[in-house]
Parts: sequence; C-alpha cells; structure tokens
Amino acid sequence: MPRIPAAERRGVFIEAAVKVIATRGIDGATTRRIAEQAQAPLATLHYCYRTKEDLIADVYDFTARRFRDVVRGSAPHADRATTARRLLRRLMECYLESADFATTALELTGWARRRHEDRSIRVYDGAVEAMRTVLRGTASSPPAEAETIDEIAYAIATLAAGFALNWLAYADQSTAVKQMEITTSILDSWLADRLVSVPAAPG
Amino acid sequence: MPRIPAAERRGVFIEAAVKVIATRGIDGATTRRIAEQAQAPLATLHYCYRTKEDLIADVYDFTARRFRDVVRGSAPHADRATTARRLLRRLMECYLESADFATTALELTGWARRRHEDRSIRVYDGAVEAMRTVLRGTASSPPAEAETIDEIAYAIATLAAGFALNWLAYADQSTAVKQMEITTSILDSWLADRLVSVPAAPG
Amino acid sequence: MPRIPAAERRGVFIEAAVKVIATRGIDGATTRRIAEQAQAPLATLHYCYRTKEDLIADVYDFTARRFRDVVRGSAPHADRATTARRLLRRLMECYLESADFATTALELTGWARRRHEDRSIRVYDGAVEAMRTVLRGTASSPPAEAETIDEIAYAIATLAAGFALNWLAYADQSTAVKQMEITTSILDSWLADRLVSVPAAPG
Amino acid sequence: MPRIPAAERRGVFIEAAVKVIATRGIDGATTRRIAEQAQAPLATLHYCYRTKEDLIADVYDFTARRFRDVVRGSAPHADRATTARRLLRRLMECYLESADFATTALELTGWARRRHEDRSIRVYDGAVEAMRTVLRGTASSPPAEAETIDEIAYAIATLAAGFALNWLAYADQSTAVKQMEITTSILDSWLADRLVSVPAAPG
DNA sequence: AATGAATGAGGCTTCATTCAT
DNA sequence: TATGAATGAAGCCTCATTCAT
Repeated sequence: MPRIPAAERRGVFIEAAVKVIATRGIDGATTRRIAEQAQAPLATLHYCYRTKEDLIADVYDFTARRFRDVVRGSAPHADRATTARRLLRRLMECYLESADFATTALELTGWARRRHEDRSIRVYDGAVEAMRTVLRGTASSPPAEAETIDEIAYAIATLAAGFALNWLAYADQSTAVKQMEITTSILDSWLADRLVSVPAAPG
Repeated sequence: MPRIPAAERRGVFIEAAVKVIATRGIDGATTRRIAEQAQAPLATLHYCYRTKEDLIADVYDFTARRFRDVVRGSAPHADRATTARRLLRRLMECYLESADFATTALELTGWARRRHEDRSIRVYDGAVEAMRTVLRGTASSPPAEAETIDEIAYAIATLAAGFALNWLAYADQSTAVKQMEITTSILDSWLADRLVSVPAAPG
Repeated sequence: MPRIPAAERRGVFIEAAVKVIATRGIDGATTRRIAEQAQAPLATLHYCYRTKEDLIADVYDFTARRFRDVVRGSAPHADRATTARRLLRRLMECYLESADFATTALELTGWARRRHEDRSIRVYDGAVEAMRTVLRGTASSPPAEAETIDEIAYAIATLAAGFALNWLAYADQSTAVKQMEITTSILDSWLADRLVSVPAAPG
Repeated sequence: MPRIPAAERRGVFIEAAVKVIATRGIDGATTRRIAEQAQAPLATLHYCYRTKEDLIADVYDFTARRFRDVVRGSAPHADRATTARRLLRRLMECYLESADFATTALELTGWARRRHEDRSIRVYDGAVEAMRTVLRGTASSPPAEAETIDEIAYAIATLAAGFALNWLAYADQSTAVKQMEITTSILDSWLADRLVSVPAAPG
C-alpha cells in the first residue's frame, strides 16, 4: 500500500527480520513471519528481495555495518588503554541496549559459518578490523607492534562476545550491568600488564 | 539394526544429532538427516524418541553433562588461581578438540533460550555452577566470599565462551592455540589483582 | 522506449514471444520473460495486451498468417504435381530456416487444442485450406475432384509436419537437408500413382 | 491409504500423469492435479517421487517403452514392404486408440527437447531404432544397405508423426480412419519405387 | 520390535495482474 | 502514456509425525 520505493521498503524488512530472528532463530525466521512482522503481504517481501537468502544477506550487512559504526564511534582517546576500555564498554552497552541485536548477530554468525564459510568472518572480522584501526590511531600512545594491536583487539572481541553470551543466557539486566564492570576490570588488569611490558621494546 | 537395546540406540542418535547440528544448525537438523547420519530408518528415530523435541532435549542433557564432567575433571589444585586457570584451559581444550561439540553447544544455547526460557540457563549454568563448586573447594586457599567465587566463575565462563566464538568464526587451529595463551594470560592478570585485593577484607 | 506507436510495440512483443516460446515452451513463456526478451518493462506488456492470453492469441495469428503467406507464395506451377511438390518444399524450407518458428508453431498447436478446441484447427487448417486453394488453381491440369485436392493437401501437411518433428527432435541440419529430399520423393511417388489413376474418372 | 509398495504406487501416478498431461499440457500438469487425478494426497506423490522432474522422467520412459513394444510387436512379415506397412499401421492404430497417449508423447518430445537436449531423441529415436531392427530382420527379403533401412524407418516415422499431428488437430475419428488409408498408400507408393530401384545395385 | 508407507502443515518462490503515480 | 510497486493465487518441495504391518 505505502507505495514507497523498494529501496526504502527494504529497510522495513530488515528491521522486521532482526526482530523475528531474535525471537525465533534464523531458521524460525520464515518469510511469512518476517512479512507479517513488517505488516506486508508475503509477495511484497519477494518483490523487494528475490530470495530469502538475499534478505538475510542484507540483514547480515546491516549488522556488520552497525558493529563498525559502534567501533568507529569510539574515537581514539587519551591513551591506548583508555581507548581499548572504551571500545569494550561501547560494545557491551550496545548489546545491553538491544538484546534483539545481540541475539541476531549471534544467530547470523552461525548462519554465515554454515553458508559461506569465509563470510562467517565478515561480521566478526569487520568489527575486529575496525577495532584494530581505532587502536592503532591512538595519538598519545607510541605506535605499537601489529601483534600488540592484534592481541588487544582479540581481548576486546573475546570479552565482548563472552559477555554477550552470558547476558543472553541469563537475560537479567541488573546482573548484566554488574558483569559489565567485572568484564571491564578484566580487560584493565590485562592491559596494565600487557602495555607495560611490551613498549619496553622501543622503536 | 534390530535387537539393540533402546538405550544404546539412543546414544547413536545423540551422536548423530551432534554431528548434524554442528553441520547444519539446529533447525537444519531434521529428523531425516539425523536418522540418515545414524544410518537408521527414519521411523526408528521416532520409535526411540516420541518427538524431535525429546531427542534434542537428550542432546541438550548430554552436552550439559559433558560440560560438568570437564569441569569436575579439573580437580582442585594448589590454590584458587591455579584451579581457575586450569578450568579455563580445560574448557578451551575441550572446544578445540571438537569444533562440532563447541558448535552444537552454542546452537543449543540459542535453541533453549527460544524454547523454555529457564532451560537456556541449564547448559550454561550447569557448567558455571560446577565451576563454583570446584572453586570453592580449593583446600589451600582461604574460603572466599560467595561473591568472589561468582566473579571468578563468571570470568572463566566469559573468557571460555568468547574464545569459542572466535575459534568457530575463524576455524583456524594454529591461531586458536595462540589465542588460548592470550586468553589464559588475561585471566591470570585479573586473578592476580582480584585475589590480592579482596581477601584483604578479612572475615 | 516511449513514443512508439502501440501497434509497433506489439510487433516487438510478438517477436519476443516467439523466441521465448521456442526456448522455454508455451508455459515457460511467462510475461516477465517475454518482457525481458523484448527489453521492455513488465507493465508495458500488460499495457499493450490486457492479458497474456491476448498476446498469445496474437502470436497465434502471426504464425497462422505466416503459414498462409508461405503457401500462397508458392504460386501455381506447370501442373498439379509440381505445385504440390513445390508447396511441400517451401514448408520444409521454412521450418529449416527457423527452428524457432517451427517449434513455436508446434507449441501453439498444443496450446490451441487445450484452450479453444475449434481454434486448434486454425493454424493447421488455415495452412491446409490455403494449400487447397493453390492446388485447385493449377491452370494446366484439369480441374480435380474436391476429394483429390483434399488428399493431396493432407499428404503435404502430413509430410511437412512429420518432417518438422524429426528436424526438431534431432536438430541436425545436414541430416534434415537429406531428409527433405527423401520426403519430397515420398510425395512424388504417391502423386505419380494418385494423379494418374484418379483423373481417369472424368467429370 | 492403500498401503501398497511404493513401486506399485508409481504406476498409478504415471497413469494419472499421462491423463493430466494430455488434458492440460506438460506444464499444466501440476503435481497437485496429478495427485488429484491419482486420488492421492499431494505429499504422497512426493513420497514416491522426490521431484516432479523424476515423475515426468518416468512417464517419459514409460512412453518410450510403449513405443518400442508396439514396434517390436509387429514381428517381421513376408517381405520388407509388408513389414514396413505393418509398422506404420500399428503406430497409427496406437495413436488412434488413445489420443491421450499420442498427445502425451508429443508433449514429452517438446519437454525433453527443452530439458536435456540429447534426451529428446530418446523417445523418438528409441522407436526409430526399434523399427530399424525389425526392418533389418525381414527374412525373405535380401539384406538391405543400412541406408535403405534408415530411409524406410524415417519414412514410417515421418508419416506416423504427421498423421498423429493431424489426428490431434482435428480430433475427428472417422476422418482419421480415412487418413490412415491415405497415409498407408503414400508409404506403399514410395516403397514400390524405393525397393525396386535400390536392390538393383547387387552386392 | 521395527520399519516402509502415508500425510497435513507449512516452507520458499513465481505468476499474471492491478494500482498509483 | 508509461511504468515501478504491490499482491492473491498457486507452484514445488520438505518436515515431523502417525499408521499398519
């Protein structure tokens, strides 16, 4: 009915898909249910997306983009440690703000792994790569070895992912908020050790 | 095919299910495919399990049990920190040994969350609870506050889960082995801070 | 694309339809595919033809007309036998020139039979009737009984149709060329017998 | 309901498919309609045939087999000419007996041409090849050159096919019966010429 | 007890067509 | 006029499950 350009309509379906995927899982996200959630006839979905696969792929890209945006939004801070902590917190906050998003991202990771093996990496790696870039660019800290950057990025990704899984498993917001603190402190401890010992090797 | 005690038969189906779930996802694990993987007629599966749900529930329990076994297998060690590190490593090794198991466990977490909200916790919480028990029982360390135990258990669970996600996303064994070290060092750093400062508050 | 007189536009669609029907069969010739082949938007097709049925009907007429033209193009020759042979050859050449046309004609025959029983005859009968007219008008041969004319027309139609089926089944041009000769000789033999004995019965 | 072995059930579906194909064309022969004609639930059809394509392929083979049987059933006769005439008549009678069969065979030819180009030949060529074998084996006639056999087989095939098309187009039985005579006479005339002139070239 | 046969429900996709601009 | 947008109907296929042997 709305008679809006297909490109715009796609956005509606993506949103609907995120919701449904979060609720029923990637395979429970049938075209019918997604269309219903989008309040559109089933055929309309197929007018905008030739294939269910196409739609999911778009949701996938949408998710990956959001990760990148969140990461990039955490502009470099004073020093590397602060930047890292900031990145981790932003990610966790992001999950906390929308359990749907967290769930969908998780589901998509599995979907991508099954489907196009190399693609599985894209959501995940897109975020990790963006983190590396941000970490590298911290002005006030001396340039670090690539390996150091990699490790920090890995640490953040791992802690964020672990936090997300916990949060989704227990679905208890107040617990999660406390766990955010713990998770941050875990990163802090490690960074303190890691960033002291490594720069010992001066350029 | 005949004359196998039903109990044994079930084991075959559980194994088959783990394999299929890892490969095709929880919804891609159709009864037909599981039966095929088990080299049994489709009807036989429904003869052993009234419902697909029943089978998955069994796989679920199987997975939870394995987690508990792994955790308990890490008998208490010298001190709390060593015990904790030991637990984390055992879990990571377990994932590394069988990506199928790791994948299936992950899939089941999602499945349980969707299905019976409280159950989602069982796999996850079963393991965490077991960890708490083991951590509590460390003889040579002074009894710790419940909160401390909880936090350590959370840290291990989070790091293990994050590690698993990474490993599944990249599926690169040699990278994963290195990341195991990093993950361990992350826990170590934090434990060093955490276990020093807290006991400072004497009972 | 715009500003083309509707009549001309229709011609484009007819051509496109012939191509698509030949390639994918009458039911495989969807409006979308025909529009695509015509390099026109789907809606434009329905702007020119209210209904798919209408378009096919036009293709049908186009085909029937072409048959008539081919037959009429074989102006009467010296004697009846020569005229008949000429007709047959022209038809076969026509099929040989365009397998697409042959295929489409065949498909349309089936379509018409299913749809409007009486219409099935039109393509076929249109051609046969035209043949009768041409055969009747052979100046140098004595006027023949209607029955004779009918039989000759039937013979030509049958041989042409049989030839076409063979040609489409094997799709081998060089074989088909040889078979054209054989087919012609078959008609010749029969005409020699038929045209001698029958005129024996004078009006 | 019948609870009969799947192999047997297939026969029912083949018969139903022939009927539906004849009535609605190969693409109008939807699984639903075929199942309905077979008085079976749609899902049952897919229990017996994994794919619609599989079913059609079976109908295809069924048709080809029937052609071969008809041809082989015309055991060699006195001399080559008689054998040939006999073959042609048997084929025409076969078409006349069942317009459904004739129509389906025609539809399948087109289907096969579109689908697996080489297969198109099978129905057609299967019959032609069988004819060649029968023609070769005529005891009382001197062994003929391969070319002669080929030509005769071609003549029969062409005349039979042409006759079928006519019969299907007009669907008038009494006319068709008369045309059978004409068609036979056409073959006779040609054989008389062909079989006289050729053996003139002695081995 | 064990399993081939059978099936209703629902999955994704495509079709011809209409609507609104 | 010309065409993107929209859609109900129908296509093929697969699923979990039950039935009858």
